[in-house]
Amino acid sequence: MHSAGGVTLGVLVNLPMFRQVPRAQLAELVRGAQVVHARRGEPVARSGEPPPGLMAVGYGLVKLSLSEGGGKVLRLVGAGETFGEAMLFLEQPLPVDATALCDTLVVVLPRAPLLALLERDPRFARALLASLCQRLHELVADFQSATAYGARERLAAYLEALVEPGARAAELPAPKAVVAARLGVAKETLSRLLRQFSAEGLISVAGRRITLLDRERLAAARQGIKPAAGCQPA
Amino acid sequence: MHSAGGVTLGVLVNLPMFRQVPRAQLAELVRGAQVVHARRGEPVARSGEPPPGLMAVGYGLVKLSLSEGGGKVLRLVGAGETFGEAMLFLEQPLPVDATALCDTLVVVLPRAPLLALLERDPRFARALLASLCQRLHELVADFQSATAYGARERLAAYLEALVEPGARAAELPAPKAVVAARLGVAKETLSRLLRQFSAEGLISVAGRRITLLDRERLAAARQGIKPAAGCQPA
DNA sequence: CTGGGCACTTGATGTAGATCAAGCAACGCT
DNA sequence: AGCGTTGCTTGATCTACATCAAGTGCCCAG
Repeated sequence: MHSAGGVTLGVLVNLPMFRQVPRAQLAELVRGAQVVHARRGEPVARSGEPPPGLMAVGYGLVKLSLSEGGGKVLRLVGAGETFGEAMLFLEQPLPVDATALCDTLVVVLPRAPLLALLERDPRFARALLASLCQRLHELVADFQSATAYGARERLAAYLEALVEPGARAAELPAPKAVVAARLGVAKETLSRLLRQFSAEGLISVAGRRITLLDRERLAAARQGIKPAAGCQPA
Repeated sequence: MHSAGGVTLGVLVNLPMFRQVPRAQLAELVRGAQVVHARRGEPVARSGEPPPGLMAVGYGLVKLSLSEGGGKVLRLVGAGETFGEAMLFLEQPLPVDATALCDTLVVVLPRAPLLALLERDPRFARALLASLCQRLHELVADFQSATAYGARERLAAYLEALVEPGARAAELPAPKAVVAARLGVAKETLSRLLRQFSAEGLISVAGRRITLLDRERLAAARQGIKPAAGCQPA
């Protein structure tokens, strides 16, 4: 019941990317797949190495961070998500480090069978394309926040997105230091900003649990007019 | 000889993306294509609008910049290059402004026929995938420079990449203010840095013409140890 | 219970680079 | 010629954030 293959298949069928792929083809992929287990803090893949393939997270949480660049976190990859798509087509070494933030299971799908599937199934191709575009778009958005807004605005936006609309509270997905790196600020700065938001009555903080007290004003803080680089008045 | 269709076809056949696509299919694309001409400073596509399709630059130069975010330039797209690939699969409005930096001709390929081609030709799918990956990788690299290094290092890297290995000099592709935005610094900062490099004998500047005087030391400047955010000594 | 590591906070200080403010040169216009 | 624009430079100032340096509370191992 719990053969390694069974686990792998279980992970794959939950990926939107493979939704439309016939079972038989999936079985083919499973054959070549590799299951990797990493404990908290252990590397899943290291920047500079040759890319192992497409990675799908079964459970746990993986941090994708720039090795240089002060460990800036590009993305946190949770269960049911994938990373490393870009590496299927680029010969270059990985540009990021992938580290497990807690006990994590990752399925590694090598290139060859995926490329073959790509030839055969245009729907898979479309799904992959869509996924890549999504990634690209997110990165551009990140770039936007990073350059257009200050730390305060970025945090406000992050918190607003973090707690589901309709909910009042949510947990940070990772230790504050990691969240700080995700936001592109020093952990001290994050600490101070959270405190500030608390003091202003926008949120309340208890450990990793954040409760929104005033969504209205938080949204306002997200907007905060911050004249950034080259802000030429049109 | 110079029908609009002929021009379009001429542009398309030069794109690596369509290299492997049979002539008949290309003709199909040409039918739906639209040719857009923009003078210097005119917008080719504006952020927030619905994406018009895949854009291919016939001649000229297009600036892709973040509308908010102080006009940070993400990419300069020259003749024979494309942009807007991501918009084929995302329903969202454009995240960037596209502006002509000089007299520019752009071919706009609407979504529908491209998606159809995608179904039919897996090689085109691969080419598109590869192009997207390339973009993604470039963005990550940009992110890296932006967070890991200071303005000085970024400029040094830019200049090194600008002049072909083997050549001694090159022209900036755009006015200095635009280059500054590309590097993510204020134009004043760029000016000062160029002056500084000149003073140090690394380069010489004459208008837009840059001559490398000492590649060795320029490479050193690119490395410049710059302890950035969260630079935890391993 | 005790000591040593996290994860986080808090304060003081430093700095890269943005912003503000002139000013200059070259290049079309009319 | 006269004049506005555009592109670039240079200097003075300001500030958001990083960095450095101590703490504090807490959990786990001995």
